[in-house]
Amino acid sequence: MAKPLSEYNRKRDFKITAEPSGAASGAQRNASALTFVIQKHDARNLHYDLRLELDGVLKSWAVPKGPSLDPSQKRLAVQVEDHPLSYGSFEGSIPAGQYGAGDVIVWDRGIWHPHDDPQTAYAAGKLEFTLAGEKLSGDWVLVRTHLKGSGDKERWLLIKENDRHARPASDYDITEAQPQSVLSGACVGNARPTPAPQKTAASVTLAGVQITHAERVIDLASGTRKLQLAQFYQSISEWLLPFLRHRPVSLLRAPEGIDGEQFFQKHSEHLAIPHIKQLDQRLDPDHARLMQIDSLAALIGAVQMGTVELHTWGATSDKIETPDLFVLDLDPDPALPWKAMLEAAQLTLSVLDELGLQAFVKTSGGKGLHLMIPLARRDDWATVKAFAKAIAQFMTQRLPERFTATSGPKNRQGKIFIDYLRNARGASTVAAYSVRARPGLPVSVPVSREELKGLRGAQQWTVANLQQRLQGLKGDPWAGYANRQRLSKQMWDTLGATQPQ
DNA sequence: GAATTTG
DNA sequence: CAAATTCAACGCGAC
DNA sequence: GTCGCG
Ligand SMILES: [Mn+2]
Ligand SMILES: [Mn+2]
Repeated sequence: MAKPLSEYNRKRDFKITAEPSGAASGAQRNASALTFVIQKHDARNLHYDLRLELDGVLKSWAVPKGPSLDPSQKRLAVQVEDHPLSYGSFEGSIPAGQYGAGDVIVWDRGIWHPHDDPQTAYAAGKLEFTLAGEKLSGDWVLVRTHLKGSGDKERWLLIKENDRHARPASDYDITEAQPQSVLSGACVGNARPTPAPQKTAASVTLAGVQITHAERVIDLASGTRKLQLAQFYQSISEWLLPFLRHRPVSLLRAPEGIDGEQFFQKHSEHLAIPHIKQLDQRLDPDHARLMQIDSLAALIGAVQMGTVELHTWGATSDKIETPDLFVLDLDPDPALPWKAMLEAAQLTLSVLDELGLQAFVKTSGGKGLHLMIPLARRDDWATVKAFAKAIAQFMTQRLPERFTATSGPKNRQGKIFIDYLRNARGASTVAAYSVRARPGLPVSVPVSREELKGLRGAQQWTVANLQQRLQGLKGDPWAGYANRQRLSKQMWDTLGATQPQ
C-alpha cells in the first residue's frame, strides 16, 4: 500500500522547493470526475509520474519508460507516496539538493473513469479505467504484481488495453512524438529543444568497457582523472600485462579517489568486474575464488571499478603451490637518505651474486625498492619463504647497523627492513608497472642493474612521466627475467641455514 | 562502484 | 523513484 | 590475544 501524504511532506522542505505542501482535499468529489495527471520528471533518471485522483489525494506511480499505446508493452510502474491534488498542476524546477531535484512538466492531464469501484479495485491491485486526457485516451489497466521492488515499493504494470486508441510500438511512440508540456509546451530531458548541449559525456567506452565518472579527479596532486588513469593503463598494457597474466591478482580500489576510502579486494564473486577471470575454487579451497587479469579488457574493467593498484602472487595459477619468484622488499626507515637505500640495494645484490642468484630491481613507487628473484617452481611456499628469511637474517648478521630482519617500526630505526614476509602463500606484492595509490600516482618500475646507481628515488616515475621512459628505452631493463633459477644446498649452506622439512 | 535496503 | 547503507582481505610476527 | 603491517 502506498505511503500517505505525510510521507510526501516529510521528504520536502517547502521553504526551498516550489512544490505545493500537502493536505488531503476535504470535499469528496464525484466519482465520475476524477482527475489524472502524468508529469514528466527529468530527475537523476528521466521518468514519468502517473497520478490518479482517489480519496482526495493523487495516488502515484513512477513509470521509468512512460506510457505506451502498444498493448504488448507492459510498462513498469513503481508505486510511490501519495501526492496532494494541487501537485497535479505543478510544473517547474525542483532545486538541486531537494528530493527529486530536476525539471517537471505536466505531460498530460484529464479525467480518468474507473470501470469498477475504484477503492475496491485499487485495494485488489487491479485498476481498469478509461483515460480522457489531451494525449492519452482509451482503456488502460494498472495491475499490481507479486514481486516487490526495492524496499517496500510495490511494482505495478501499466498496460494499454486493445481498443481503437491502441497502436503498435513499431508504428508510434507517443512519448517520442509528443514530448511537450500540455500546459506550457515546454520540453524536458533529452527531448529538450537543444538536446543535452555541448557537455562532455559523463561516460566513455574504452577497450570495450564503459568508464563511468570519466572526469572524476582521482588524485589531486597530479589532477589525474579516472579516464586518464584508464588511458594510462591502456598505454602501458603491453608492459604490464606480462606481469599480471597467469597469476592471481588482488586489487587496491579507491572508487572516490586516493583521498577517499581505499580497500583491498582478493576475490570477485559478488560483484562482477568486467572481463575478469575467476579462478578455480580448488586453487584456494578455504576462500572465495581468486581472480586473474589476462587481458586489456579485464585491466580496464578493474579501473572502471576504481582499481588503482594491482598486486600479484609469486606463483602462477597453473602451479600455485610452488612459487616462480621470491621478493626481497627493502623497506627503509623513512628518515634514511636515499643514498642509504641505494647502498643497501647494492649490498643485497652482492650477496645474491655470491649465492649465484640473478635478481631484478624495481622501484616500489613508495619508499623503497623491490628485488625480484625468478625461481624454477620447484620449492614450496614454506621453503621459499624460509630462504628469503635466511637472506634477510644473513644480511642483518653481516651489517647489523644497516639491516634488520625483524618487522615493526622500532626495529627499523635508522635501518632498512628486509621484508621477506611477502613470500608467504596468499601474500602478494605490487606488480611491476602498477600505479600506487599515493599523491602524484607514482608507478612501480623495473630498472636495470646499470641504472640502479643513478636512481633518484622510489617515486622517480609516475603516471606523468613513465611514457617518456618507456619510449626512450633501448632494451628490456629486465633482460634475462625469464631465466628461472633453482635454490641449491650450497646456497643454504652459505647462508648458514637449513632447508625446512 | 554496485547491489541492496530504507524512506 | 531517490537516498542511505553496505560491502569489497588476510595471515604473519611482534609484543 | 591483540595489534600493525602491507
Ligand atoms: Mn518523479
Ligand atoms: Mn615495501
